[in-house]
Parts: sequence; C-alpha cells; structure tokens
Amino acid sequence: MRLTTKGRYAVTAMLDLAFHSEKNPVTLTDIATRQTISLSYLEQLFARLRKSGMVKGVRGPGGGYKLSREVENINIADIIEAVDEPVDSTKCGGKGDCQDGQPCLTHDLWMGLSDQIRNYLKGISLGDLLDREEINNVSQRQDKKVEHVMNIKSA
Amino acid sequence: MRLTTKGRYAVTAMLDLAFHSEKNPVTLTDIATRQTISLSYLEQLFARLRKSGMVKGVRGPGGGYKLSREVENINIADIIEAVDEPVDSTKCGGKGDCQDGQPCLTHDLWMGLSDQIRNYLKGISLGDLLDREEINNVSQRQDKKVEHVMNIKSA
DNA sequence: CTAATACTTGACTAATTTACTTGGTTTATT
DNA sequence: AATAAACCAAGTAAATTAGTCAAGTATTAG
Repeated sequence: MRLTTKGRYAVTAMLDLAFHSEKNPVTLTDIATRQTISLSYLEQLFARLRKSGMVKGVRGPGGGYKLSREVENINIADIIEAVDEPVDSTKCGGKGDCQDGQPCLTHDLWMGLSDQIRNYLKGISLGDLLDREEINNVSQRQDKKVEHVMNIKSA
Repeated sequence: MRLTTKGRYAVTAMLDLAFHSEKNPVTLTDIATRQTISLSYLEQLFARLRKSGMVKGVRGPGGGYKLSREVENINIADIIEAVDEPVDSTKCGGKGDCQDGQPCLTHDLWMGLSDQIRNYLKGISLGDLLDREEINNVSQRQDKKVEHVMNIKSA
C-alpha cells in the first residue's frame, strides 16, 4: 500500500463524483474544473477505476461517470489500489532468499505494516468521508449558494 | 503523510538498528549489507533521521549509529516524516482561493484523512514492531539456530 | 601521532513515476 | 448530421527516487 498524490487525486475525484452524482452522470470535465486536475490525467485514473469496477462510464451527450456501487460500499483502500501500480517490495521476489540467512526482514515488516494501513483504509468508505466533509465544510458553502440565489430572486 | 518506498527503507533501517544496537553502535555498512540498501542512500536517510533527533552518530573506530531514544518512544510516523519531503497538497498554498468559490476540497479532505493515518502510525512504535517481528519471525529463526548449535554439540 | 574507521557534504546521474498534452476514435443523444 | 461525451494511445516534461562518486572531517585504538 502506497500513499501518494496520485491516490489523493483519485480519492478526491471519487469524492467529487459521489458528491455530484445524485441524479445525473458527472462529466470528467466538470470534475477537472472543480478539482483543478487535468482532464486527460483524470481519464487515465478513471480508466483504472472503471476496470476495477467502481465507476461506470456513460457515453454520449449527457453522459459522464456514475458510481457503480453505493457510497457505503466503496472504500478508500480500493480506490488507492485501483490507481496505484502494485509494487513488489521484496528484492527476492517473495521467496525469502535475499541474504545470508536473514531472509526478507524488509518484506515481513513492511507487509505487516502495510496490511494494517490497508485494513484501516478499507474501514473508511466514501460515504464516511462524504458525511464528514458535508457536515464540516461543504454544507456551509451550499448554504451560501442558496442564500445567493434567494438574494437574486428577491432583488 | 505519504507512504513510499523511501519511508519503507527508513523504517526498515531503523528497525534493523533497533534490533542490533543493544550494546554497540551499528554501522551503516552493516545495515546496508543486511537490508540490501545502498550505503550512500542510507547515509542520506540517516542524515535526516539524525537531524530530527531519533538517532545519534558515534564517530571513530567501533562507531556507528545508536537510537537516541527508547524504542517505545520512536514512532513510525516520525520516521517517515523525517525522510519525506513535506508536500504542499494544496494548489493555493493553503489560502483556500483555488477555484471559483469551491475552495480546496482536496485540501480539506486529504488533510483530514492524512491526519488520521498519521495518528494511526504515531500510535505504532519501533518497540511494537520489534516485538511483533521478534515473536512472529525472528524467534523461529533463532530457535532453528539453537537447534543447529545443539545438533553440532551432540554430534 | 597516525592510521583506520566512520560519519559529512555535495554534486551528479539513471531510472521511474507523476502529471500533463495532443490528437485522435467511438458512442449516443438531440 | 452535429454534438457531447467517454474512450484510447503515444509521447513528454518535471519531479522524485535511488544510487554513485569523490573529497572531505572527526574520532580513537594502538
């Protein structure tokens, strides 16, 4: 399990998607604009997310991307692993014959730790983040937007 | 908080150090040999670890590196952050003025998640890993070594 | 004191990954 | 048919990683 900006982009994009795809599919152009990620980079990320079955592409005008599962059933670990290259962190190909009788301390250690982090992130769903974000930040913004619209109407 | 091979190298090296520095300082050459990491790369990593005060270099013949705290008081998050470049994950420098009124969803989201992972890793000490490793893997090896010695003696 | 050992510093390099660009092709809606 | 979108492929610049090289400085055993 690695944790890089690439994974962050993916999680952010998925959160944006979850947040905006209540009814209609969301275009990558929209996500790109909102999250300031290049469109083609998003395309690459979503190609992987699609291959691992978390999103569905809808072609043609009015199309875009939809989540293929409920937000509660998409976890952060899956998103990150979908876009990450799997890394062989061993030097001996997992056979444990690296060195003079001290086989793969690296491997044993990091795999264990890595598993713990993975499990931890598996326990956090897109829905969890959505709730958290919604309450803490975005809802305030949306309230302001609504206010703004009401001001225009009443003016 | 990022999680890369660089951090893994650092954690592994620190664990190796913890494991071998009961009495005498451990040379980077030894760690490099045992863990198959290049010496000069280790030097770079340990320069950072020293600057953040987790290890102490002992010069001269018989010198090497020692932990400057008890293994219980060195946590994984600190090790990783010592060797990692700090990354500004925002595009607006943390001011929240990225985009058309949608300020830094990326930042809010990832910082929160990142903090959780950091806290999680802060809760795991070098001592914890040491115990775990010792019980799960190394002890078996040691047992075999003892067996081996006994076989030789009885032969 | 001096030689061996070991850390220090800095510059440099190859490989890899990241993030992005360009230029297409399909597909489905209007 | 025109358009808007996903989908695809190749290439690229910048950043990071991992490692190399070389010329130091500090320490201490002998």
